[in-house]
This record gives sequence, structure tokens and C-alpha cells, in this order.
Amino acid sequence: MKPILIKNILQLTPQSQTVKVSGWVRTFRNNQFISLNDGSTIKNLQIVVDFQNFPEELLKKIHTGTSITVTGKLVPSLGKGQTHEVVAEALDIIGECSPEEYPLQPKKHSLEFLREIAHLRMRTTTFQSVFKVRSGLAFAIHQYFQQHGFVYIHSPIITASDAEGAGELFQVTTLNLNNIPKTETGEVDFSEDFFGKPANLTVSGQLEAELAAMAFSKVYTFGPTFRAENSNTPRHLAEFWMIEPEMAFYELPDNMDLAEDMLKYLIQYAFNNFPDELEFLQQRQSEEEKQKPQNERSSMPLLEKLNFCIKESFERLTYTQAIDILENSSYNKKKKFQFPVQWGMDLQTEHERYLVEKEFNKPVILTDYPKAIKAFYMRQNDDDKTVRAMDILFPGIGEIIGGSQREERLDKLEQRMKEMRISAKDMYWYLDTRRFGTVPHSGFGLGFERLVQFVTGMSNIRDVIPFPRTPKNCEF
RNA sequence: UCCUCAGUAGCUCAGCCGGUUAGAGCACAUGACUGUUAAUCAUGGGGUCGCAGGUUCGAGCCCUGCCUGAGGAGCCA
Repeated sequence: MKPILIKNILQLTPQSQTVKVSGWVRTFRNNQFISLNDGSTIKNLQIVVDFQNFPEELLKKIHTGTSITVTGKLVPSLGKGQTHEVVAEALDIIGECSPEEYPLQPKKHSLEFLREIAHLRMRTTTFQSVFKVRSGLAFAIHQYFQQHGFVYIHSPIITASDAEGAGELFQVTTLNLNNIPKTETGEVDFSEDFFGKPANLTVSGQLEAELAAMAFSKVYTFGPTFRAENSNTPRHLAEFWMIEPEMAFYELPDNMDLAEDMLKYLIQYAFNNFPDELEFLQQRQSEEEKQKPQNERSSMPLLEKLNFCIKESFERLTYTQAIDILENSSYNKKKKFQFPVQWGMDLQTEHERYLVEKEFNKPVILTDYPKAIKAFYMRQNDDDKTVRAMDILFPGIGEIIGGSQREERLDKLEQRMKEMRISAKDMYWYLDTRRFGTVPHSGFGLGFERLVQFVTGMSNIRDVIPFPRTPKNCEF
């Protein structure tokens, strides 16, 4: 007889049928009730042990974390708090778990502590909820794009280009760091390195996605990206996953429509498929926020916030309009902004938060930023001052998506690259897309962990990826 | 990288103006109880006060440096 997943057992009508289950003990109460979890659901199965019929030696080995297999009769629970329970007839201990050494206790642990034991934290309801939602969202992303005619492209993890200039790079090398080969002029001789030139981990799959979009019309990438920036914030990781769709024949409004529709689909998917997990996470978040001062709490509970984002259309405005709003805000007149508002500057976190949380109180799409603060590949507007960029700002998270319509005109692109000192020679393959059958096209990048943060309500990004990589932290 | 705060038992924390043998709850062990829901009750064990210096008759507490963590900022997704 094979063990049945707890998820499936809880769907059976209990009528004293014999079932077998395996899992890990969460708590053992009253020398009589085992709360068993196997990860198939965040719900636990209550096992009732008649302590008079089992040897004391066996029962003494049952602690939080012990793995067991139980065979018994499935009956309606006599107690409150659960619908089903299994009256144990046979109980085998698979793996013991010393209660003196096992760090997880049947009590609340701080997220900081659990982060230090990331190899064990998945055994908590919080992290099971988060990672189930994460898994579901990853699946939903593929489902969404596959249903909409997109081709999944695997962009390379190791690249030799730093075209985007998006942050510091992780260098990839097989050179002996204790004996680095040098050229006659004393520089590192990369001709001896594995690729014969400097290589690094990718910071974005966008440029490769653009190449593919010129063949398949609609493509997306979904893979890990790496930034060696020394950023220590609850919103940044050195290794994170990014979704980057790229669409030929799409202009900026089409790009915005797609991004908004996709985000709503993903949130709706989580809503439909993980009600128990989201319910639990909402509970967790509201308890966490009881510790915070009133003005730092979320304006609405998690499920309400998600529902709100699905129903409301995102506010769309240009960078210039946003600056106008900020300049004329009472906030600005009372000089509450630390950074003065001025056309041409990059919006600071406080400005973005004002727009999203005070002015509109819903997701905001900002477009047409000054070209000086955006990447070389963004399509230039006729005003010669702005580019067809778009950023989607979410409450609590900030920028969740950054995208643009790409510059498809070869001369304009080359001119911009010259201005920004980007080598046209190294980027010949990218420029070829504009030489051979160029078309208007657009795309964006979605930070997967930031999406998971938003949907789960977790305040620190290190708690939505199983093994976070951050400066000075590469454990497990 | 910058600013702020924190580091005391396995966990969460208290520790007064620098003064005797550093405390609590939970966890753990032992016993009692046995339809519990982080069970309950009683008893007990458990400390390199982050690390290294310094000031002082005396430092968990004051000073300096470093390490680690958190929050904010910058960079961004």
C-alpha cells in the first residue's frame, strides 16, 4: 500500500477506510495527537494515537520534525479545528529528529532567524505558502505566454557583452587567480581565458530576445539574471529571475496593454489556485503589521489588495505629467520631499511612492522618460527629449516592470550608441536586426521575485526565493 | 557604498545612574494529566553578554575598531 498525499486524504469522505500517510511531525500534543504535514497542502492531518496501545519507547521518539508513516482508519474528527483525522493502527518512525538540536519549534520564529536556516525553513507553513505560490506563478507565466502565441527562448546565462550597462557584472573565468596571465603591456591576457575574452553572467536576456522576436514575432525569456551591485535592500538580490517578453510590431501602448493584462492574469491565477496559502499569508502579514506604526501599514489586507489590482485599470501618465503632479502637490509645497522635483531628474523612491500610494492609490504606468536617464535602445520621441520608456510602479514594491518600445531606426540607434559610447563593432549582431528587415518592436522586464513579493505580501525579497544570494551571503 | 538601529540561554526579549551569584516566557529534560489545537500543571538543567582592544577599584552597561543582521537611501527588476 502506497502512502496517500494529505491533500488527497482531506478530499475523501471519511468512512473508516484504511489509509496510509507519510510526513513530518509538526506537533505532538497531549501524548495523543500528531499534527502531520507532507507539504502537499499547507494543512496538517491530525493523527490520533491511543497511547495505551503503543509502546512508550516509540512515542517518546515522536517530536517536531520526526518523519513517520502511519496506517489507520480515516474518520471524521471528534475535535474542533479539523474535519478529518486518522486513528493510528500502525506507526513507524522513518527518521528521528532530536528535539534538543532541531532549530524549529512549534512556535513563531522571526523571518531573520529562519533565513539563517534556509535549508529547514521550507518546513514552516509560511515558507510552504510562499514557495507554492512562487511555483504556481512560474507555471502561470509559461501558461499565459504559451496561450498567447509566444515562443519561449532560452537566452544565454554566460555572455560577453555588457551592452545594457545594467549594474555591476559577475565575471566568469577559468584563469588561475593566483597566477594571472598578463600581456606585454601588463593587462590581464584574456586570450588565455576559457572564452578567449572577458565573460560574465547575464544581467538581462533582452538583447537576445530582440533577436528572436525578429524571427518569431512574439517571444519571452524566463531565467536567472545576475547583478553584482552591492545593494542591501529588501528589494534586491544578486541572483534573481526575470521574465522578458519581446514583441515585433508592438508599439508602446500595445506593450502597456500586454504588461497590464499579464500582471492581472498572474494575480488572478494565484487568487484562483492558492486560496488557502493566500489566506494564511494575509493573516501572517496582518500580524506582522501590528508591530508597525499606523502609517507604515498596508492600506488594505492582502486579498483585498490583490483583488483591487485585478479590477482597477492601471493609471497611465507620462513622466512630464507626473512631474507636474509632483510639483503642484501640497507635499511639494510643504517641502516634504527630500529631493526637489525637477524635470529631467530620475524619480526618487519618495516620488514614486507619492504617486502610487497618495495620488492614485493603485498601480501606475509612467511613460516617456527623459532620454538622458534611460538606456540607449529605447525609441526616441520626436521632441528629441524623451524616449518611449515605460515603468510600472506597484504599491509597496516600487518598480515591478521596466520596458520600452525599442529604437528600430538604424541611424538613430547608431547615433545614440555613439553618444553613449557603446561600441557598434562589438554589437554588430544587435545592429543587424535593424539592418535586415527592421520592424517596430517593444518589450519589458518583470522581476519575478518582486511579483512574488507583491502577491504573497512578504516584505523582504530574501523570503520569496528559496536560497537568496545577496552581498556576503552565499550559504547553501 | 552611505545613514540609522540592533547583537544577552536553542528562540523571542528584559536587564535602572557602571556596583554582590545576569533574569523572564517559549523550547528542552523529568513527573503528573489524557479529546488536544503553539495542550496544561509542577520541578529541573541551560550563558565566551557578537569579536578584539581600551577607560575604571569594578564593564552586559562607557570609549575605539571590526564582524553580523535589520530598516532607510543610492542602483535597479
